Amino acid sequence: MAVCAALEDDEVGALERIMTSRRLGPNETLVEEGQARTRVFTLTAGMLRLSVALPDGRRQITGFLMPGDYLGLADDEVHSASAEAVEPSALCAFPVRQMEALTERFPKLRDRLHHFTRAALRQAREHQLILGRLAPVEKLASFLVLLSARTVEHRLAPSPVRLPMGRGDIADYLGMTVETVSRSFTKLRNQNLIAMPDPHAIEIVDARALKAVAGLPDHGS
Amino acid sequence: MAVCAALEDDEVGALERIMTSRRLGPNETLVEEGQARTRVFTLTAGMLRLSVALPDGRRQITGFLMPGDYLGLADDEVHSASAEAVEPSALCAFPVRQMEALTERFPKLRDRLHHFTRAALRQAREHQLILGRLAPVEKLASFLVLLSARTVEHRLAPSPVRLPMGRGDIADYLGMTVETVSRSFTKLRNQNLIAMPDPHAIEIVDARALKAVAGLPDHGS
DNA sequence: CGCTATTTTGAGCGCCATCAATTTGGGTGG
DNA sequence: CCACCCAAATTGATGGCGCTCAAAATAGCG
Repeated sequence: MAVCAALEDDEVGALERIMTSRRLGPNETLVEEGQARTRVFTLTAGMLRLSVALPDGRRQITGFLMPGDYLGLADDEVHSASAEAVEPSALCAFPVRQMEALTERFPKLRDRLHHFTRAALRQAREHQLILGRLAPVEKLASFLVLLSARTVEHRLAPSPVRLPMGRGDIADYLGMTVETVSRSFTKLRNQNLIAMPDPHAIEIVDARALKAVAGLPDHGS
Repeated sequence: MAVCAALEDDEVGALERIMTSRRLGPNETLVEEGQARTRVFTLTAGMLRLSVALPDGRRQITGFLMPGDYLGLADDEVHSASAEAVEPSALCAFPVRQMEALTERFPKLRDRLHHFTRAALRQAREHQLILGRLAPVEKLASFLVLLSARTVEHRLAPSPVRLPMGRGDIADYLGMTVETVSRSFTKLRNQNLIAMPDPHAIEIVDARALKAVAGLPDHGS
């Protein structure tokens, strides 16, 4: 039972029965903003980006999903964000109808969903702080610190931190331009806070100093 | 039963029994970031601001609460944001312990809470877009449009839109400075999109044009 | 009616977005 | 395996916009 993570005890069987799996290639779209929400998903491998867009094409990435994360926590009838694969990904799909039925039978399942929704809301609020009040280098430092923290939470190889997403994605996540993202990377590297074997791998050289630059209050540990 | 809004049918009685009420003066603090979460609240009158702060004093306001809104949707054990009164306010308080007990007995109550949490998450994501990708005038226009929409949702007098919060609060909500907020107000006024009888009352003169400036995709109506 | 806090307006500068060029990397076919 | 090609990332130069500092005007309040 490694294929679909984040499930537990008795409801596993019931879930397995209604579950289908899905694979996505790089940059493939899973759901589009505004589409009817017919299924919910759990990511089992890879990484997704959630984004909302303006009519003129500007885009804000609201979050990245890592294995074990749920998709569609925020939504009722329609998807409020688009979801695309950053890299080759795999996920489990559950029809919302049947999911709701299971949710009735297994209160624990519902509790867990609610719990994840609250966690997502807290994460979104922290992101608001980053977007609204941090300077570019601070934003990037926060991003690396938080991503690194999530990497260990998800029991993935901690160092170097993998950055599957491109600079454009990071820019749209942090509310800046690609050029500024790149320049901020260079600054952190020149201060020897990080090392960059290649653009998609970051070694955190001085974690304490990086957190200091990030300026975020550390939530635990 | 007008004192505590947003409640329904059979659980009203049970809720009333565990409920206590509380009043706040302007700028009075209700909960502080990091405090243990012992009670949940519903706002019945006035307005609250939710905020998170950086060690160096910078502040991001994550949202404003209007009558009928819940406080503490995002939190488990501790409050992840501070809550202060913008203007004189009144609210109902429920001990979390007893609230959880009621939540067991009345699934509908739990559903409604979960529903509000999802709505808050969607709102936070829209706020992320505003913070990350809009220019100052666009931010302010969005703010006015959304506030106006919420004012009618909450069945309050629609025009002029009341702005109980000061310019500093708006700045910390939109991720800009007081000066830029003020200049943006002036720009909107000079283009005759709004009128400002006084700093805390805005008349939307040209709603369509204001929405165009806001640049947000309209979610319905 | 005078005081203080808030808001608005003003001047100047620094930083980030923009535009542009260069370098690097990844992927494909020879 | 290497050469080539295109996309992605970095670096460079410039200008505009929003932040900072400062002053004036307005509002709110006793």
